[in-house]
Amino acid sequence: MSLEPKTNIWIEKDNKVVLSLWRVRLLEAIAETGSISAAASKMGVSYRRAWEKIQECETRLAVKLVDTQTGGSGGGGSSLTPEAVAYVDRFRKFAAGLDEFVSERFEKYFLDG
Amino acid sequence: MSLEPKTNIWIEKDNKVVLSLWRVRLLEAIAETGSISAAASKMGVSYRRAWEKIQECETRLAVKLVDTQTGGSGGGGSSLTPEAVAYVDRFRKFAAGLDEFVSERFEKYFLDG
DNA sequence: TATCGTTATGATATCACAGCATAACGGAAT
DNA sequence: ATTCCGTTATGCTGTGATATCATAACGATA
Repeated sequence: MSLEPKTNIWIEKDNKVVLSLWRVRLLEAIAETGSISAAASKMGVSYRRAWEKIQECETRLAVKLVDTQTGGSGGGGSSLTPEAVAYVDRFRKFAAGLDEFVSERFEKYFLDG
Repeated sequence: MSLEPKTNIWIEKDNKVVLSLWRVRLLEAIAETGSISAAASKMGVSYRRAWEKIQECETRLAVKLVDTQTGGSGGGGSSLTPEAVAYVDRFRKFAAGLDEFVSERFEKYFLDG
């Protein structure tokens, strides 16, 4: 069979996504790699898509999340604003334990009894 | 602000959805109304879409979920198989408490501190 | 001043999905 | 017997979202 439980969690404002697991992972990847470009390839999406999603989050939250710099030695780069770091941190705490919650219940109701 | 937490939960097999909150609600609507057509309009989607989703679930689970009858006094109708009833029941238990879990954590990390 | 990788967008192609249309079915009413 | 009606079942087509491609601007370094 190989059934497996899946779950997702996100936050909306005016019925539009402002933060999600995927978007938070993207922000974390930007923090790690120091560039939107590297973060995008790490996430397996085009730069275009990554950039658009960041714009969406910033517009909808009305908060600047990513500081960007064009040109320079490495061609430029990006980093998270303190506000973004705070959002990522809070979202991670918010989402912590969800997978365990779901897989526990899955075992209980789909594997055992 | 009016930020609000959202969540979803579903079950996959070979990376394809076999059951989800939406699909289970659709099955429940079929059980209540006695027809795919009425269930579809109750769910706010076209009959086409509802029918396709049911086919998907049946194919991927390799289980007949809906007994259908064409023609007759009321034009026909549909009802859930015992297997479908069992799946709906287990999924409901599986998903129970998720909303509370999420909204509780949301309050804790996004509203309070 | 030439180079190079990154940011920032426009333009175009592709694809899942929604909406529309239609055939088959069969109990009930005429 | 025949017409009627609402439902099942499925093909066809338009459309909006998304993915892919292309290109300009930028500026520290060599």
